[in-house]
Amino acid sequence: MTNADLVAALETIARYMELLGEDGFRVIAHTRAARTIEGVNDDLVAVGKGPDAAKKLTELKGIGPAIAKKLIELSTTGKCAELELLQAQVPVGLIPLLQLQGFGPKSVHVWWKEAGVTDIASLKAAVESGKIASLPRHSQKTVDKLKAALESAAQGAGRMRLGQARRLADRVVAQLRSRAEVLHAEAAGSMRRGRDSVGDIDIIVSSSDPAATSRAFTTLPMVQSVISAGDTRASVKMVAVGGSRWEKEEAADDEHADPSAAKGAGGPTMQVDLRVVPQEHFGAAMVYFTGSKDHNIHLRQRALDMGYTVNDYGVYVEDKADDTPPHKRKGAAGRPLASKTEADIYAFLKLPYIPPEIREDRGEFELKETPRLIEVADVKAELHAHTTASDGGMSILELATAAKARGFHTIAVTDHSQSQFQARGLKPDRLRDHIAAIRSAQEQIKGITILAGSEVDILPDGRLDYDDELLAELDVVVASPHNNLTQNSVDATARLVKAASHPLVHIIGHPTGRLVLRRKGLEPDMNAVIAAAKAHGTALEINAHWMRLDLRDTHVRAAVDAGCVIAIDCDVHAESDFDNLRYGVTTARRGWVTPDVCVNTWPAEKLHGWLKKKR
DNA sequence: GCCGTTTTCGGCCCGACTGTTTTCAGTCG
Repeated sequence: MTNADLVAALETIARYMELLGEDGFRVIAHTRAARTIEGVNDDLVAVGKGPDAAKKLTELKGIGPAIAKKLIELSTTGKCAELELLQAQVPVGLIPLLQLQGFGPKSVHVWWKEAGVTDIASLKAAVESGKIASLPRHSQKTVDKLKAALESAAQGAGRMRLGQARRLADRVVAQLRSRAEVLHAEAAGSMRRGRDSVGDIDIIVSSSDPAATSRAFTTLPMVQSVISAGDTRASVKMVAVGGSRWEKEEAADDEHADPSAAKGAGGPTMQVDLRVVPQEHFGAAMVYFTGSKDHNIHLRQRALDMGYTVNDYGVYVEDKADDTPPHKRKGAAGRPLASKTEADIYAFLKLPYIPPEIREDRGEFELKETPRLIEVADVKAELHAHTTASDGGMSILELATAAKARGFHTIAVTDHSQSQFQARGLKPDRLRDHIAAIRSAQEQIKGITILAGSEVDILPDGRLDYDDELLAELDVVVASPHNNLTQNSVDATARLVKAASHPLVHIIGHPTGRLVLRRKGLEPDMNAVIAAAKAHGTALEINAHWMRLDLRDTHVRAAVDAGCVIAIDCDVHAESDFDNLRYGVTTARRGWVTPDVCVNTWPAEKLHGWLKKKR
C-alpha cells in the first residue's frame, strides 16, 4: 500500500459514484483529495497507521473527516468498506468506458441501465445489434460518434510524453504564425506548464480572420481526423513526429503500438485543440487555458473575494443580478478590467506574474513577487555525457566541441561503469586509459574544461560499481541505478541513501530510473534520500531527457524545500541530446528551482571547487 | 464531501459547443 494506491482508491470511488449518478460534489471532493495526495511526498500510509492520523490527514487541503477515515481504513487494513460496497453494485468493466471521447458518466449510466452494457465488449455488441440506437437521445449521429470513439480507444490514443508533444506543438504554432491573418499563436495547456506527459495540446490564436485560421488548422498536413470545427474553436487528431533513439526502440517492442504508426506514419496520435480569440482577450485566454484546474479555481475564487469574476475573456465586475456572461453585457459592464496580457490579469488581482510551470495551486498564490526561476540560458555546464568509449555516438573531442558551441564552460565525460556490459561499460583498466585520453583531449581544445568522470552503477545493495581508489581518480562521479528497478521501497531507499552518502559521489543520476508512461522505477522514501543528499552535499539529478525527467517535478520541489542542490543533465549520447535541456529546465522550474541551487549554473570556479571538496 | 475576514449551512468555476431538442442535457476544458 503506497500513496499511489490511496490515490487509485479515491479515484475509483469517485468513478463508481459518477456511474451511480450520485451527487457530483461528492465526486469532485474525492477527485480533489486524490489530486492533493499526488502532490504530497510524505508517506501517507505511514501517517494513516500512526498516531493522530485523522488530525494530520485533515490538515491537507481537500481532505476532511470522511475521506480521512477512508484513508486510515485503507492504510491499516488495505481495504475500504465503501469501495467494496460500490464494487458490488457497479460492473468494473464500465470504468474504462468513461474514457470514451465525447461521452461521460450520464451516457455510460444509460447504456448500463437501459441496454445492459457492462464492459467494452457488451457495448460493441449493443452498438451492432442496434440496442444503443433505440435509446432516447441516441440518433444515428450519436451512434456514429460512439463507433469512432471505440475505434480511437482501440488504437490506444492516450497520453504523449512532453518531448513528443512539444515538437508537434512547435510545428503547429510555426505553421499558424506563418499566416498573414494570425496575430499571436502560442501553445498553452499542461504542455506549457511542462507536465511530463500530456493528454492533449491546446493552441491559442488571435486572428483577424478566425474562420480562415480555423480552416487552415483543420487542414494542416499532420491532421489525421477532424473531431469538431467551428470559427472560434476546433479539435483534431494529429500524428506525432518520430525520430529519436527511444522512439525507434519503442516502435519495435511496444505490443500496443498503433499498427499505422509502425508503417512509418509517424508516432502516436494526439488530440490538438485550437481556440481563436480576439486580440484584446489573448492574455485572458492564455491564463485560462494554461493554469491547472486547481490553479484556475483558486484564481477565480480570489477574484470573487475581491468582487470580480474571471473567465477566458478577462476580469469583470461581479454582478450577481445579471446572469449574462460578462463579456456579452452591454456598455461599460461588458468591457474587461484586464484581459490583454497575462501579466495584466495577475496584476489586477494583486498577484505577481506567475510563471506557467508553477500554476498548479501548490503555494504560488502566497508569492509576494515573481520568483527568478532557472532558465535554459543559465546553464553553463553538462555533467553527464557518454562517448564512443561506452554507448555514446561522439568522441571526447567531438563532445567537448559540441558543449563549447553551446556556450558551456565545462563538460564531464561520464561513460558507463563495468556492470553495464550491454552499454560497453568500462572495466577499471579501460577507465584508466580513458582518463588519460580525456587529459590528452583537454590539451587539444581551449575554452572549455573537460572533466574525467564516470556514470557509476549503484548496485542493488547500494554499493558502487568501482572501488573507492579508482573513484578518487575521477573529477566527477555520477552514481545511477540501472537495474533491479522493481525492488521494494525499503531496499530502494537503503540503496539510494547509501549512494547519496558516499563521500566520493557528487551526483545521483536519474534517481528512480522511471521512464515516463512506461516504467514506474524505484519508489524510495524520497524524503530520506533527500535528507541524505543534503547531509552529504550530494546533488540530485534532473535527467533532462523527456523519456526520463527523473527526478520528477514533485521530488524536485521537495529537494529544493529541503535545501538540496540540484543538477540538470542531458545524459548526452548524441549531439541532439543537448536540445533536451529545455525539458530538464522546465521540470526544474516546476520544482521552483532558482539558478543558485543548480550546480550547472555556477561559474566554473565555484563548480570545480564544489567537485574538489569531495576529493 | 469539503469549507469559511460577508457563511458551521449552503454554497461549490464557468462558458462554448454538440446534438437532440423546441428550451436543454451532456461533455469538455
